[in-house]
Amino acid sequence: MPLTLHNTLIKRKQPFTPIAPGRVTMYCCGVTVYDDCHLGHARSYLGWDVLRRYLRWRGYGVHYVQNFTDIDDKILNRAKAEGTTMVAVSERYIQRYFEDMHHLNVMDADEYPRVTEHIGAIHELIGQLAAKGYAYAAGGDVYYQVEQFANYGQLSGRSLATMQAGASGRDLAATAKANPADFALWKAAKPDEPAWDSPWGPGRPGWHIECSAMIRARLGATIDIHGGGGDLVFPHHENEIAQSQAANGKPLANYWLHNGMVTVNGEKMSKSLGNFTTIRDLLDGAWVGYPQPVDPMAVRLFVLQGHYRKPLDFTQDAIAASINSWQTLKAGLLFGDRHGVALAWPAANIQSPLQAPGPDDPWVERFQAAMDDDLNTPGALAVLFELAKGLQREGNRLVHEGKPQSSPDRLLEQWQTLMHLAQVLGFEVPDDSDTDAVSGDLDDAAIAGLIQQRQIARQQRDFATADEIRDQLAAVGIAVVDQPDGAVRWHRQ
RNA sequence: GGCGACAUAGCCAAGUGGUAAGGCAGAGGUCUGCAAAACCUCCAUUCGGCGGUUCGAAUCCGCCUGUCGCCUCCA
Repeated sequence: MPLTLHNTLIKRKQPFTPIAPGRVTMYCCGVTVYDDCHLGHARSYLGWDVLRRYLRWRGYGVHYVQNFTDIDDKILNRAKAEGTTMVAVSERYIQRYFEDMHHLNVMDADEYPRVTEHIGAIHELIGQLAAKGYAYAAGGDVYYQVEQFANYGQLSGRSLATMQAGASGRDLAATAKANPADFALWKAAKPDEPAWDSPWGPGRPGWHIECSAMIRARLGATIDIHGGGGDLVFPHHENEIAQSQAANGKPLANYWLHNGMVTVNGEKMSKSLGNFTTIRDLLDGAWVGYPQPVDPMAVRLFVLQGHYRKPLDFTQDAIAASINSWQTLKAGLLFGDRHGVALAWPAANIQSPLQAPGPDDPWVERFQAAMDDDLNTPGALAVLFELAKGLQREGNRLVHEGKPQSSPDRLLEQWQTLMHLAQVLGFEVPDDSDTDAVSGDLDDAAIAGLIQQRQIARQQRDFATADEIRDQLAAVGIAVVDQPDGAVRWHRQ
């Protein structure tokens, strides 16, 4: 069964076939770096991260490019407000973007082109558009003439006629545009703002031209996949298509993918509505809805438990549920580290679990069927949870009863499968997360001594003393398990 | 107003013609001196509403209701 992806261009799912067999070129619109990323950004980049990981797992070589928009009114405003420079602001938020994404285990793109590095490519593109009659200069600005582009509106499913009918509220007189739907390719310089020389006078690029120029410069005229938030379909992606296809005479992208919005109380999370929660606030415990640090993997789970094209409502309950769910998945992922030795697994398997299961493994088949269907991560996660739950249960049996039900070999197989598939979705447990036990100064002998004392107390029916010892052990992270046959087991929590 | 999505249990969520995955939460039970932990079991005769097609529909068609997104910066 082939991988199918929903293509906004045709508004339905379509089998994925790259231009060059085995290789995928992919571009996703990055952030404008004037502030910290919020959950809406996290959702988008987590989604593209999974797409990319999945393509790689499916055997494709993926070349992934994601831009930084480092010149923009908002960056300039921020710089002005802080009394600093545009470069200082954009550099800061680029750094913070990486910090946030690394916490969420989003893989780095292969390239991160910036607008300010592509002014020459932008000039070249605008020049070509002007030469072909798609662009005109007016008062130091250069505009794209949408009427010249026959397919304008194809991606977003709208026509110029209906757009003009709807654009009644705006002040059209104040612009030099020939048609209200025309958009700026180049904006004339304003006083005190960074500007670059150009054949049309000093100024800076318009909003959409950057992506067209950078895609062509880094990936070529036509790419396989172009991704972005659903709110970018119009006008941003529509305009990218108009620019690139007019200049190159070739399709810009064969597959257009768009993720759904993150909502808060049913409303889109956005800067302008002020209802956003930044990634770092959530991770740092600074979100009022859940005033404790949230494990980044729980955030990843929160995002991937919903399908990428549907709206994702951000609520306290949903985050809390994801935090709990992550505990289950985590227990499954840690199974080998916790119990591999007790099960006498070969040390090499415990240390390098990522050996690929066979393609006919039923777990893998189910996982792949879900993911092949337009990246159905909720369906794929069901497979991971069944594996994780089973392992968690067997781990508990081992701790509480001394042995599991399944054979060590079978458990090893399941653990390897879980580790393998989890990594395709980007779920990982940091190495040090299971070693922070707080068992204080007590060594095993001391613990055994205390448990012996408690047993004596219990036999004498001195339950006050027995409970006191149990509490004492619990305080340093030792759980005592009384067993039906009278024996006592203990373990570090 | 135009264009486009979505509506499944307390919450999140899959399922696109064959009789409701998975997770969280919850309930009961076993065990125990009591706990805790663990284990076992249960938890949508029903998929926003009303019609239609079909042997059969959450799944297809029509209408209605509700919610959201885009049309302005936006992941």
